[in-house]
Amino acid sequence: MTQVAIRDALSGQIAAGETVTVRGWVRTRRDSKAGLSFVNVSDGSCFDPIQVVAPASLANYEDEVSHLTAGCAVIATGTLVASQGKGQSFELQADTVEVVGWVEDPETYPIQPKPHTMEFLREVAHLRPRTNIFGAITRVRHCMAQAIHRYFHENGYCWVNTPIITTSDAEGAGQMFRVSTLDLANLPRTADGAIDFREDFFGREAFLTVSGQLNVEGYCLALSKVYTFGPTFRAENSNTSRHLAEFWMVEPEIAFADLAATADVAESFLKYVCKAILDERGDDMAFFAQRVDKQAIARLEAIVSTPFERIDYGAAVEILKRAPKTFDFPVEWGMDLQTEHERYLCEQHVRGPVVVTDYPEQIKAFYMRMNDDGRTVAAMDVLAPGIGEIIGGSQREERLDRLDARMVQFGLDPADYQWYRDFRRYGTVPHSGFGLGFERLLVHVCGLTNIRDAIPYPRVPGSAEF
RNA sequence: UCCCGAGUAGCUCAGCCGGUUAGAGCACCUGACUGUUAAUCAGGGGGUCGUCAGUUCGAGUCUGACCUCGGGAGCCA
Repeated sequence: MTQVAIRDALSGQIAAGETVTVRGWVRTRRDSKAGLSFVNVSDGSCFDPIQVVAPASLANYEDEVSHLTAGCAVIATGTLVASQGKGQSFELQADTVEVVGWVEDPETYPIQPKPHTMEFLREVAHLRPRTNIFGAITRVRHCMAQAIHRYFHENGYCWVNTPIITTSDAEGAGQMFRVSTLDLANLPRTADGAIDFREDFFGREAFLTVSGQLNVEGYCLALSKVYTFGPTFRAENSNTSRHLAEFWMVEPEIAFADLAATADVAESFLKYVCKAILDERGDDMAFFAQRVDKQAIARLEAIVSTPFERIDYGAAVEILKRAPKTFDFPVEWGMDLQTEHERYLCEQHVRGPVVVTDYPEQIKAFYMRMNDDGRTVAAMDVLAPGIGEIIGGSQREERLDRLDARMVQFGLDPADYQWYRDFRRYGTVPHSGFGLGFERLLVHVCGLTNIRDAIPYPRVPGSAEF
């Protein structure tokens, strides 16, 4: 008797006739008067459950097997055989079915063998991994994460774990969560009545990170090719289907690389990850294409096979101005591109992925490198059909005087960024990188509509349950 | 945060112009059915109509406030 993953039992890796044990949770049970029950059991190792054929001759058939309902935990041992029925290649002819855990009240068990709305499943986020769709999302999410690490590892990048807690309070990427051990009911005060953060845990104000980029630049300027992949926190009060207060971000940073080189990395990176999902999670993607979004697979294939076009912001504005389409927001040089503009560019004009580069300096962050024209910075966005912006990146300003000027222009005090400025004082080199919202990519890979379904336990304003 | 919309059985929903005992499908329970595929068929149990207040002879239905959820906007990844 061998304990096996259902994935292996169904894939043909195990010879028919072998005696095997599977362990998992009941999805459905169908009884036949022929004297047997069909119990579909899932262990999450693949999309499909295995059909356990339980004969009425089992000792516990009357008392237990015939009362199994969705969610019951079972261990089934028997012979793996080619299925007599349609719908599956192999099935398990059970010799024993041990019930490990019953469902207390089948009628009120939230995960029923029927379609549920995503809204309802969010209310039972601790149980939703037991559904087909969240099993699939979870496996694709894992596949994506592994592919990301593999891509960088194979290309000579070092994974750098930048801090979750930061004391840079003005990275310009949004509102931050405070980290403090002060007694809120009894705050220490300075002479002028302000809160005395010298009494706080770190001896100064501290927050949760909104980006690892500034920190990772230091490692980039020593290890040449690095990336971060970890949780990120934004305290913005945004209540949308595209925002989380806690999400995961991927941020590669490359030394001696200009913007064009980073755009090439972004393209090969996305192609690699999307191809890995197609190769490794065909079962789950087939489900998304069938039940969630018909375009799910075609969209991934398009990213893998279509070369990304590159245009600069100025050209994009000209294209949009001449577009035979009226936009809600009129296009003018100097303004940020709206979602409708981005979608037109990649879906109507290019009809494929496009990298837009060199944006007006006033709409981009302080650390982006000023171009020679003095009015644009070396920034890029990767836009994909049906997805919109999936990557934002830039070449970093490596010249100290220019960087200081940008900080002042953005109302930041260079004195607060001494360690960041050091990178430009000691052996500065051109370098660049980009950021990818992990859940946003996952939403679009799976064809989901709400980012709260792309992370196991979503944290959003007013809600951090489970 | 702003603008819309929605809260009725475990889930998804119907419930007309305010009027008798609030319905359906699925799920669950019982039974039937010779290998089923979200099986099928018959029967059964299951409700503080989001909360609070108000209008009315009478409120699931009308009004107000609040709560929760969803869609859109802003901000962004």
